[in-house]
Amino acid sequence: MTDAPLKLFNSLTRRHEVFAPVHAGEARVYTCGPTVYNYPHIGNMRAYVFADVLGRTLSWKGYTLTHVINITDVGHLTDDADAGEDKMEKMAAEKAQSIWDIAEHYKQAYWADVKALNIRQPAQWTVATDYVEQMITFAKGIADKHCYELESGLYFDVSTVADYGRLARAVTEDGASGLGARIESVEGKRNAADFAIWRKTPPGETRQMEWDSPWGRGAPGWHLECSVMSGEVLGFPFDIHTGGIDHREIHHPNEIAQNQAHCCTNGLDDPKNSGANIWMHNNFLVERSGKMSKSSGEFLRLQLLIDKGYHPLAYRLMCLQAHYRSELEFSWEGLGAALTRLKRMVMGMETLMARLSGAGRNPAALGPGLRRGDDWGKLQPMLDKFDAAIADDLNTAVALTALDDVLAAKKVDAELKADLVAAMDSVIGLNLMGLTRADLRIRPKAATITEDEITAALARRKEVRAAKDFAASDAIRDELAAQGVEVMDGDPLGWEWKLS
RNA sequence: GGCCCGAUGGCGGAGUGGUUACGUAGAGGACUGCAAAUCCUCGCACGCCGGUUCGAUUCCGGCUCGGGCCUCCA
Repeated sequence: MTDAPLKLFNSLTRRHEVFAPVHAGEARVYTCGPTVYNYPHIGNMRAYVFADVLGRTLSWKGYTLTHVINITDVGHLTDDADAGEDKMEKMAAEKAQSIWDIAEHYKQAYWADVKALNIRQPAQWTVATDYVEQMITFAKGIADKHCYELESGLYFDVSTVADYGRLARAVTEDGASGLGARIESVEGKRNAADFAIWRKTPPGETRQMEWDSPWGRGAPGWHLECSVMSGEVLGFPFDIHTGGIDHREIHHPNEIAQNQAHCCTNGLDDPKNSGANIWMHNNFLVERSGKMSKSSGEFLRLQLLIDKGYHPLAYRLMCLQAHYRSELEFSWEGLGAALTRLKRMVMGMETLMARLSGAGRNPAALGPGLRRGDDWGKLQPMLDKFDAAIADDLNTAVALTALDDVLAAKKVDAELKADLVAAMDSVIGLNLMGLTRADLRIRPKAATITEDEITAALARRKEVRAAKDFAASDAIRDELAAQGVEVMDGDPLGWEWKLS
């Protein structure tokens, strides 16, 4: 029934693997989080929707989940050659604020998006600046065998670990790693792909964020942060490491190299140990113009979608209609399609809940616990379909059709239906038990008319309609339409914002 | 230059060696004073050329086109 084995695509092996936890009954997951130097765009958020569905699926499958998402507040370099200006420092300078204020502001903005998208809170948010001591300890542990010091900092020698870059599949014809081939080489680097473990503050400069270390005053390298935080909180090896597909090429190979060095140095594990058994990567949200980019200045924020009148969960649904490993094309038309679908789903659920209340049942008492009854025979195939889909590398697109099947099922006990929808939604996360269609009616920022004015206009229209003065009635309706309000007489909701 | 993906109806997007999900848009019907909303019904697609096969959208090869990565990036 809900016993389809959970298969996940492992980027490391490029195959589907049946999930086998390191610790029986548990699932430990680490997700590469944002660098909080700017607002997240909706493409960024796709990664967390994906990680959220993964976590919800592990819970659905009965595993006790420990999910960690990191917040990188140290910042990274802004340009090539490992020697540029720090992103966070740069933004602080532009906004004339303390770098710590910047980090806090954008962290809160990110968390607001997380909440709006109904992404569950992880067991822990790890903040990079809280782990600098541990990073230094980690670096000390691998420094002798795997690192070397240059003017600009401590570097990791990628030739000291086995199979460097295997995650990226970037080996060139002559057998060498193709990674880093285009990096403008830092003087003294042994391999093109060598990367900074510790970045020294250039002589004569002072950064707002810097710490003392055996390699001078400076800041930890980005890759180091994730190795340390994941290992520190979840322990090596843990089950699943997730991130955007871009990380598959550089960040995660480097993390793996550090993890191997760390585990080997401490004699804890095999040199092949990657830190995590399964590495999963979500593909990008793209626009016709290509990948969403922050550097181009203007980018799509979740708040922009809301300002235009789209409920944020419509974006979540849009993401879930596609597979996480496929590129997803963003368009306003597509978002509108998702919003319409969400409205219909919510309405179906609202109708169902109303029926339960009418029968003297308490909808609030309904949980994910499934019941059995005479109608179960009709619903069970839908549950089977749902479970098989979600267990098949998180095929949310097909799982959603099973959810739709349940909502559309005829002549089936309402309570049973509601329970099943709730159970499925515990994975899908559209908050179908709580949302109403009125919640989805978000006032576009550009709207000039107020809700009170709409109410007044509708009341006037009701009067003239009662008097069968349809000319006056239609005039009011046209006026409202001109202001983006669509009147719906035969619908309990009454009216809706018409999104262009 | 190197590495790697993708090409499915108007749009988005699953999946499959043989009847091509689903959503949305569109068409028809019910309902409505007329609409809208809702409900019912219905069209509409597997880039090109070869190969394997009884049979390919699905497997293999080539081609064309598009995209990503090799620099921070979800």
